[in-house]
Amino acid sequence: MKIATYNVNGVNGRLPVLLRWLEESAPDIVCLQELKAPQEKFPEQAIRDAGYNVIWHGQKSWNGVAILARDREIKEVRRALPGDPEDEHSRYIEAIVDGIVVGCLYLPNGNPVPGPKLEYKLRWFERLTAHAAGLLQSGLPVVLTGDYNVMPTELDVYKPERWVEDALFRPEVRQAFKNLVDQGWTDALRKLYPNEKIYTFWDYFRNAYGRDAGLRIDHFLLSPSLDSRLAAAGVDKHVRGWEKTSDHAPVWIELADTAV
DNA sequence: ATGTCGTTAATATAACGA
Repeated sequence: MKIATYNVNGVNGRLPVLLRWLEESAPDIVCLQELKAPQEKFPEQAIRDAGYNVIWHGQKSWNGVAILARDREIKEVRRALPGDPEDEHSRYIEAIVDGIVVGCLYLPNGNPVPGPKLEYKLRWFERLTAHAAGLLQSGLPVVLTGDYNVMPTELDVYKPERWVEDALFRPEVRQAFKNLVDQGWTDALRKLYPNEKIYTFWDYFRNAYGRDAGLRIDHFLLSPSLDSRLAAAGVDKHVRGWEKTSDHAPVWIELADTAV
């Protein structure tokens, strides 16, 4: 089974690119982030016509997350992280698909720093970490995937020294990611490629893609039972080179039916 | 500091967030 995550940066403006990629890569389950569309403006029919069931949590202008599944039922579990009823951002949606708990997340960016946006990011991280602990304790197979807006290590940044003060790479943010992973999650891409330069995002500025000035900020965290089924993983980097493309590339994993 | 997008206010550009 192939599971993918893709920050589309505007689901309606990106629809031709999204449909082209869905047809080309044919993932079974897809997590989308940055829909940038209100609930009623999500292109549901186009997604269904492409062969996918879908649930989504929209928001006008910003954020927004969705889970797609081909030939599989999507049983929604929740559409927000617990822990802050005041939080109006559409950044998390969770469902059970094929017996797997799929958490689709769009972690706050946190810039500029210092300031309230970094504080919100760190609070959101704490809520995610608390929720993730419960998911691990459930013993169910769980994948937590999406745009984490964190480069976990220097290997994940084209020029680390330039990013030390940025909210995507500040020490406390990297530590928050490490605290989460250290609960017992597997960073799927890094497990299969421990020493490779892997990027999932290239800024629109300064020909970043052409220079391969990228960042690895979209991640797959796997619970132990899924870790044992991890067969392959990758980034559909070429999609970042298409016309009218997102600043992120799709990332995917392949799970075997049983432990590998 | 700069650069470029998508979105939304409004119907032309400029803001905001990333």
